[in-house]
Amino acid sequence: MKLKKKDRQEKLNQAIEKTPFITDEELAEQFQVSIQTIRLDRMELGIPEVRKRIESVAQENWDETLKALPADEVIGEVIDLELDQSAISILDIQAEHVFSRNHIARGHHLFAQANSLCVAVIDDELALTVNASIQFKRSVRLNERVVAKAKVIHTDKKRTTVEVNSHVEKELVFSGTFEMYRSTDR
Amino acid sequence: MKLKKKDRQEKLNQAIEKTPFITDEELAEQFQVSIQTIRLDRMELGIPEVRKRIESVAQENWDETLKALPADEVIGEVIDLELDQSAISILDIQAEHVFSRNHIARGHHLFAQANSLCVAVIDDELALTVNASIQFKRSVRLNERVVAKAKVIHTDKKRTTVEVNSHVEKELVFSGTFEMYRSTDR
DNA sequence: ATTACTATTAGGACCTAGTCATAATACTGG
DNA sequence: CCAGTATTATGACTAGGTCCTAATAGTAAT
Repeated sequence: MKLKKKDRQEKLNQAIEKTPFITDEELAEQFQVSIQTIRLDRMELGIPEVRKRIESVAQENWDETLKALPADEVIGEVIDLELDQSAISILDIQAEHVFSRNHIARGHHLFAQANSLCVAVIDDELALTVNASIQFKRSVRLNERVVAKAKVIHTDKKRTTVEVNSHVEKELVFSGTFEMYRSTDR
Repeated sequence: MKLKKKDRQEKLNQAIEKTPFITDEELAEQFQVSIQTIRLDRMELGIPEVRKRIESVAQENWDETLKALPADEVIGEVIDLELDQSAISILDIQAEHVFSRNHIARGHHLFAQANSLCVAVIDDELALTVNASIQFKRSVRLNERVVAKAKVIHTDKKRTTVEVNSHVEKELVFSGTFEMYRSTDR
């Protein structure tokens, strides 16, 4: 038996969510109704036409690309930066950062946030990490917001030492000391 | 003076590369030629129409979304694994791993390779990194192949210590000691 | 200047995947 | 059976094209 309107609209929503590239014609075929019915459904559900849908998927990607290209950037979002002194970044833990088994953030993301913040805080074309000593104080879970604070604690001709402490709310979750190499002398 | 055909086509290519969402009409306006000229140019350069361009940007994004999901895996490719003893993985350094300025691999990728190998080598549902002490011995460059070898050096009830040394050819590039926490006792 | 060739522009028919509006038909519950 | 909802049909119009033909403009060589 054919689906009732409500059921069909629900499935329609899911189908488009799963495959935004599908045309009304294909949907009509799939649900065994006329194209016009599909269009009425889309109207009622406020779903735009296939080209608009494709465009927004593309647009998302494009924003990502622009974000990723200066991959020279920091992992997370820098919210404060004083060159050669201190810096703060935030990283929202999302699905791609966690183990699916237990929803705990994978350590290297916290490391990446801290390490890239060290690179950013140094006023130099080329700053590389030489040594690091780090502690994971407690595990970070999905949807938590990690605030990393980097502080330059020592600098000599070629090397800079940076301390990073990352918190979720008031709780320390990660701490590390990074010894960075600078290409140019101070 | 107006651009010659060749110059125009070159600029056209760049413009579309930069903004794939632009229509022929807008391009015609931008280059002060007719729409037909733009279309001839696209034909000659083999550039598809705006909708196709948008679709391929969207398609890329869609593939990426699917790719990002199996994040539970090890960073790099495991080529040898003896549970609770040792493991080896290789990571080919590609464009997305390096700073675009100097083509040197970003530290957190080497860390991620080593750290995830530590997680993999431990025969446990849930292994988390507690502490790590690491050294970047020399910088790794684009297209180099990093071989990471992990070796369990100590185990007690709750903790396992793993040593990782990563080489490019015969040269040590990274080394670290990871203290891992296991959820289940041995 | 005339010819030869390339480059540009114009026009019309057709395409896809729609929107929007109107109207006819089908189904379903009271 | 009738009312109200759901579905389908139809036609006019849109954007952003393709494909083909044809006219016009610009340039370089004889």
